[in-house]
Amino acid sequence: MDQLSRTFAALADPTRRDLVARLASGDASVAELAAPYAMSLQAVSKHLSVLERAGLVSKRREAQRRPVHLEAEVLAPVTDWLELYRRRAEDRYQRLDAVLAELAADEAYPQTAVFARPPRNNQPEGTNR
Amino acid sequence: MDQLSRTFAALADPTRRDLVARLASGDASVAELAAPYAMSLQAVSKHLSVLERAGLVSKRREAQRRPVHLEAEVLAPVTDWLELYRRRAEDRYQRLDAVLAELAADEAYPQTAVFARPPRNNQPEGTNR
DNA sequence: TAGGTAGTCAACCAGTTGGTTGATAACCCT
DNA sequence: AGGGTTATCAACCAACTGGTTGACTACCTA
Repeated sequence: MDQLSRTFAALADPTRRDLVARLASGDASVAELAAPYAMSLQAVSKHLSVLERAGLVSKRREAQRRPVHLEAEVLAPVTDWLELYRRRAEDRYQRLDAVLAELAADEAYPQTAVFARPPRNNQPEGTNR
Repeated sequence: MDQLSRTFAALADPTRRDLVARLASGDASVAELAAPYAMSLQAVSKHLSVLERAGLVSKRREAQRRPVHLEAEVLAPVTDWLELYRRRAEDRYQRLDAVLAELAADEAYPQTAVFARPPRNNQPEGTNR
C-alpha cells in the first residue's frame, strides 16, 4: 500500500482521529490515551500501530512508558492532494460557466459538447492493495 | 459510519483517488472511467458506489449512460479537519520551543514537565463501525 | 422486433480490519 | 529477589473489502 493510502486509511476511523486530535495538544502514553475509551488497552495499542505505520505518530521509550508523539508534517501531502483536486474541479466549474455563457450567446446546443472529452489513459499510482 | 470516516475511507484506495483525479477535469461515463484499468467494469462500478456513498460523486441518467460527476465541495470538511490538527500541533511545537528556551534560561530539568498533562475525557464521535 | 451497448445486482472468495482474551517482556520500586 | 505497571505479542473471531463471474435490466438503433 502506498503512503497516501495508508494515511487516508489510518484517518478513516473515529477512534484514530480522536487519538490524533488529542495528540495534537501534546504527547501521551498508551495508557493515558486508552483511558477514555470503552475498549481494551490492546485495541488502542493496535490503533496506534496503524497510525505509526502510516507515519502519523512515533513512540519514544521512557522506562516502561512509550510516549506517543504526533508527526503532523505527514498531514501536508494529504492536504495537498485534496486541495489540488478541489481546486481543479472548482476551476473547471467556472470555466464551464464561461463556456455555457458563450454558447448561449452564440446559438448553442446543450451541455453534450462539454461532456465529450478525449479518452484519457492514465493508470492509478498502483492498482493493487 | 460517520461522514468523515466514509470520505477518508473512500480516498484510501489508489484506484478511487485516480477516479476522483480524472473526474476533476470533467464528468465521464462508467465505461469511459473503467477503460484504463485492468479490472472488470463491475469492479469500477463498485468503486464508484463507494465514492457515491461518501457523497464525493453523483450520477445522473442520460439514456443508458450514467455520467458521473465529482462533488468537490465535500472535500472541504476533510481539508478543514486536517488543517485544524496540523496547525494545532504546529502551534504547540512553537510554544514548546518557547517553553524549552525559558526553562534553559532558568535552570531546567528536561522535557518531562511538558509531558504531564491533565487526563482528558472526551469520547470519539462514535466508536463503533 | 431483434441485437448490441451500458450498467447494476447477486453470489462467491480470499485477505484485511477491529475487536477480544491470555501470556509474556521490560522496567521500577520495595 | 519479588510484585506491580506498562506495553506488546499471539491466537482467535466476526464483519468488511476488493475483486471475480454470471444473470439481468434498460435503452438505442437497424
